[in-house]
Amino acid sequence: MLTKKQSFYETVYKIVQQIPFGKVSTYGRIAMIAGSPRAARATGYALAGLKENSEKSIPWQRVVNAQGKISSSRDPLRATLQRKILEKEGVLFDQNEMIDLKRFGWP
DNA sequence: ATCGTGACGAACG
DNA sequence: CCGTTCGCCACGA
Repeated sequence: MLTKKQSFYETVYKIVQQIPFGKVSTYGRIAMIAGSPRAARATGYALAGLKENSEKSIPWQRVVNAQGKISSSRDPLRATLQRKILEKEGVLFDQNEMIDLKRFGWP
């Protein structure tokens, strides 16, 4: 069948689900895998509307910006939660609240 | 089709 | 080195 071309969002969700435990990825990286290297913003937008129910199936918390830092823009609470979960997964933050992508980055 | 928006990224000064 | 500006793309109205 033809190819029901799934939305860019669906592709993003699929990719995020593939991030293994204890690892993180970046918006730009996901966008590139999704087929649009320049759609980093759109990637973030795709994860912005996730409901708590979806959080259980989509590890949105494992997605950070290219600097290895958390970027939850509108909901600082989300950012705090995100960091907490990542730390629980073994992801280390430096004094600048930054993650070493060389070590925890995926792929 | 056009406009505005947004959990980004890279370039500039 | 730091803060700021511009450009990118996808989506909904």
